[in-house]
Amino acid sequence: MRDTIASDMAKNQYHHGNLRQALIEAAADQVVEFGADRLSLRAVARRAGVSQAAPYHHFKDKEALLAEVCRMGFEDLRTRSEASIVGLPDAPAKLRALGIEYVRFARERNAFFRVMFGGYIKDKECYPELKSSAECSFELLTEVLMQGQREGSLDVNFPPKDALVCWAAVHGAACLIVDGALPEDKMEMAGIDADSMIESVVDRLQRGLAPGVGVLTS
Amino acid sequence: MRDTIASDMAKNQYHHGNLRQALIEAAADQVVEFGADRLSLRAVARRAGVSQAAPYHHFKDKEALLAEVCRMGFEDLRTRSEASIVGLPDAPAKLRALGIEYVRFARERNAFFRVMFGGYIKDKECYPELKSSAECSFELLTEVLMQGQREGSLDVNFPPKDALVCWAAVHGAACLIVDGALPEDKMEMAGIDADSMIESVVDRLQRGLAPGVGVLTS
DNA sequence: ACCTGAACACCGTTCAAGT
DNA sequence: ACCTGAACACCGTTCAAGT
Repeated sequence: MRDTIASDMAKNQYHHGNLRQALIEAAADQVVEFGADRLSLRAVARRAGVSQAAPYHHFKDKEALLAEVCRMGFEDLRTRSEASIVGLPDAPAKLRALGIEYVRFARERNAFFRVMFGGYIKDKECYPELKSSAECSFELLTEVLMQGQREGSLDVNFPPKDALVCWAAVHGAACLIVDGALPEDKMEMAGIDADSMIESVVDRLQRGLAPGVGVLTS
Repeated sequence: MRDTIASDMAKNQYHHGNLRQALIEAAADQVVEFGADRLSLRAVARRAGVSQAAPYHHFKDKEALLAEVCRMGFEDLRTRSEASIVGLPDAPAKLRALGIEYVRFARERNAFFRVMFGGYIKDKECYPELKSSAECSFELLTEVLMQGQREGSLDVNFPPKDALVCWAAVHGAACLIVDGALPEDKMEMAGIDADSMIESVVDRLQRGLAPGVGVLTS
């Protein structure tokens, strides 16, 4: 009951109570539409129907607002990651699914991915909620590796370290694809597209983590 | 002789002949000092001792100037990459050296690495010289994989595709490290630092590319 | 050919003043 | 407590005008 009343109030008055959330959503819209590099706090305020100074009553500065958009991205990634592995039989299958899903996320939610990893947040320590959101996906990956260790389906020495290796491989593929850093003309000539690239990355990663191979000492 | 005269002229008159190069160097200094995200074209012009409008006689816009800084970075990367593999005996050793050097470059020349891969250049097709500089390092990597294929020291199916896999793994590690995306507190607890991380990435990569393992079909 | 000064349309951020 | 208007110190870019 009181929730309903509060909601009704919120609907009618942007300027009382829910402006903080309205600003975050306006910023997210702006980021999707124009990119984080063109995000303007004044434009966000305009979109929310308040003065240019209003956001400063809810966020320390532009970066603090962007940190919230960033957090939305990490929560979306965690949700997608969890959904991608339900029902899969073993750790190698889950590892593959997480890798494919990570790149899919980067490509589909391009703008968010850039906010999350584009260096817009200088010191994540300043935003504890962001930090814990960001760590969820990494913990999920670590758990999958631990499962592989138990099952004997993956050669895992030290789960946190091997999780970093997996993350790096897949993150690199995602970055190169979304930044347009790949030599597209050559790839086209060679018959390689982004999908076949990420398949190869995941294949090699599984191979590098497959049990039953001696340690190399090159 | 005429070269000497031209050089002397250039030294005495910023505003005739070499302003273009002076602006590129001023921009590079600015990027190293404050970061590409804070680069201001007006500040670059001030540093070069010319008016705010002067750069527009040499560069279409801010992005075109940044593209030249970017190119400097790719050329430095190529030089370092080539130097890192001279005298090494086989392809696996070269692959390792290239990987370690890539991350070293990203960390030492942090500011340049960000310009190169931070999405500052929207369409690299607009800057052909940049594009060919950027492809040199990738071609070097492809050649190493071809050598491994000939030697039988690496299991390479298709060099361009496997080169993308290697690049992705190492690039991901570099990005995560320089963006400060790693959960540093947890890493410290687990006794993992950036150096041991990149070692693991390269080890797993070599393992994924080692000959004599059956194909997984998970 | 190359450079400047002034102008336009923006920014992020602060702060006294309002309700 | 929350918001505003005005101000400050910046931007990128354009363009007529100068040499």
